[in-house]
Amino acid sequence: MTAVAAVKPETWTPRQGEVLEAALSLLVAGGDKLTMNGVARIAHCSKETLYKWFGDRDGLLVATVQWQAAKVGVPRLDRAHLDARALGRVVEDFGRALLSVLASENSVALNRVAVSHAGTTVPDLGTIVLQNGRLEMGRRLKPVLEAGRAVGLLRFADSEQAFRTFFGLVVRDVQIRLLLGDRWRPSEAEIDAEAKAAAEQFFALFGT
Amino acid sequence: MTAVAAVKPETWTPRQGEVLEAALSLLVAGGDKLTMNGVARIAHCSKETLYKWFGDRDGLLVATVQWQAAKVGVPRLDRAHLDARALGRVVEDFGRALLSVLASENSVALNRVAVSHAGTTVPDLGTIVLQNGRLEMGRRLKPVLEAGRAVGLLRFADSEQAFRTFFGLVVRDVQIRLLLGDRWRPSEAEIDAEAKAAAEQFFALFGT
DNA sequence: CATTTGCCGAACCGTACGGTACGGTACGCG
DNA sequence: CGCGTACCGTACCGTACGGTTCGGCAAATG
Repeated sequence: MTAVAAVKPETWTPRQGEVLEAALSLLVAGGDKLTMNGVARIAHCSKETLYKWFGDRDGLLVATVQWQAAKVGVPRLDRAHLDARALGRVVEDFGRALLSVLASENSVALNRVAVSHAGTTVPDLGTIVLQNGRLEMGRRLKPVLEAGRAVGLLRFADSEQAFRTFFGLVVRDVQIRLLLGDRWRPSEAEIDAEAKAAAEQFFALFGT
Repeated sequence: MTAVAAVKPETWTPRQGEVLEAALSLLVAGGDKLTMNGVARIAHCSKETLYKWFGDRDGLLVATVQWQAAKVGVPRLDRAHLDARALGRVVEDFGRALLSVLASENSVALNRVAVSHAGTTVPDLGTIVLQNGRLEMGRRLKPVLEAGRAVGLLRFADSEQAFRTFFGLVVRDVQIRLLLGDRWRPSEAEIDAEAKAAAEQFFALFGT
């Protein structure tokens, strides 16, 4: 197993948070808009301060990505009494939260810059996003699936494979289309419907 | 419906093909490696020629993307006698081909640059890749699914939704992980197994 | 008050890269 | 042969941006 890049807590002051928020807004406005001059301008700080705080442009990028990653709340997974109804709710809620995050502007912008970065040298951001995104999701849901299996509500051989299938059922083509700039965003209602359908299909495949 | 960006046939001479191949190799080597100087150097041509043929850097990028897109062969879909066995084979083969393409180095590099491009102004490459990738796949498979429904082998309300679910079952997290630079590539055997599993699950959900 | 610290704003530097210009060569054609 | 065309190789230009430096200011510190 590759050494899990420990996600630095890296706590920032409120003022630094403002700067990171400014960087994030530039990232959302357009990946190529995030220049040191640009951030300094809209954050009303000097470039010297940026370099003092974040080292270099990559450092600022990494900090921005972690700043946003720290904001996404992963759904609370209550492992108390697991009956079929409770498990269904948890899985469905999880899918809904996942879809909501992936379809958000911030997430799309973040994943865009991470994908771009992964295509170059310095394979940094891709790993970070992968750890805080897809892999973290797996770490959260898999215990629930295994608990469901333990009480006989689910049947599968490998929880990793089961989770990957659930991921596919939920995300389908949404993320790649958004990353490629398809002008289309799922509405709240659509996200809800898709999460419901995905949960239903998941139980059709793995339920007992 | 958005005007379907007509994919220009845009036929190139063999020499121009060599240049595009060189550009493609640079793209695979690293998205930021594709510079006009770089292409001119390894393609043994002058920058003046590049600008004459392709206009500017974006033109070269677009031509390279279309050049690669034109090379991916979509699986032949034989709509003759549709019994359950034949339909199963077609769907499974389609999934296998889709996974193979998405996991290939060229496709990953191409989607990376398209995603990067989609994050900027000039939303060009993203649209092209979307049209030749995800959307073209749907256009190919949906008639088959509908034929399967017509003869009573499949049951679904909307072929677009059915295809999107199939897409999710096949691709799962493979594409996003590769785009984010996860060091992991599915082997031939894994692709085969995943395609088989996806087809099986698809029929479990939509078969009669 | 003097000094240090932290930050702002702006000027500045070096470089990489997109784009252009120019000299040189090979080849087809009247 | 003379001319045009197409191309190569290279030098060159302009600019944008990452990164550094510096003067100034305000607040904390002693």
